[in-house]
Amino acid sequence: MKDYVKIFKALGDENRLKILSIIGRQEVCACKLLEYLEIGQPTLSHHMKILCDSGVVTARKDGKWTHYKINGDIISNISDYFKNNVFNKSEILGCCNN
Amino acid sequence: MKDYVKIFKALGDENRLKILSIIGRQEVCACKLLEYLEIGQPTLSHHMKILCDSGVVTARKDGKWTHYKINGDIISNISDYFKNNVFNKSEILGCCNN
DNA sequence: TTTTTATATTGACTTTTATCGATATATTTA
DNA sequence: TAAATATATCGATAAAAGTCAATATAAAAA
Repeated sequence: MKDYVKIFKALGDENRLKILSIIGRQEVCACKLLEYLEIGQPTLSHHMKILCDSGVVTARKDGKWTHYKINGDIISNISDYFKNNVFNKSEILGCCNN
Repeated sequence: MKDYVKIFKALGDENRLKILSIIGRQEVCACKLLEYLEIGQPTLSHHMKILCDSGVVTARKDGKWTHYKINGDIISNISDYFKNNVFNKSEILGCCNN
């Protein structure tokens, strides 16, 4: 579960959702992302670290550049998490007043 | 997009994911949730507010009780968000070194 | 080899968030 | 009506997270 806390935390930030929408299906380097965002370079680096550490994004170093792309399985992983850990129970808890 | 920042923030907390896994497909009151969690009553109330405000959970008052249930559309909403705002672009950004 | 470029790290600061004790509100029970 | 119960709100505190300027690292270009 803690992996998913990490994933949702990574997704729960306006700049990081913006970053994902810029990357889309492509592989994009940090300097390109910087052009589209209104944050400084260290801040972007910080956000990319969080996205990578959570597994939402993967990084590939190429010379002095780092290229990022979105983990394509992320949505189905989230969907599976809910299927397996939230919506899988048949247990009845009983009501409060009994 | 800000709605989804809110949703992901709401999901990005260990206690709140625990709450969702307790609720599952049922409708559960706060006092029942309290039995399964190691947090105080005001803290639970705070978490339920965040889950409700984000739309992840809905509340129904019934006398002195409040019953909560999970918004069943939440996963497909997230999935749609990614389809429409992340993976929908055909634009090519060009590489950094050009 | 010096300079430039791309990215990462550090340290400081500020804002946000999680938590709790105390208290308020509202409903039910005695 | 008084006491008990369920939940919400308030105020304080501590921890976490976002941001930036300065600096470090490492690769490419001059």
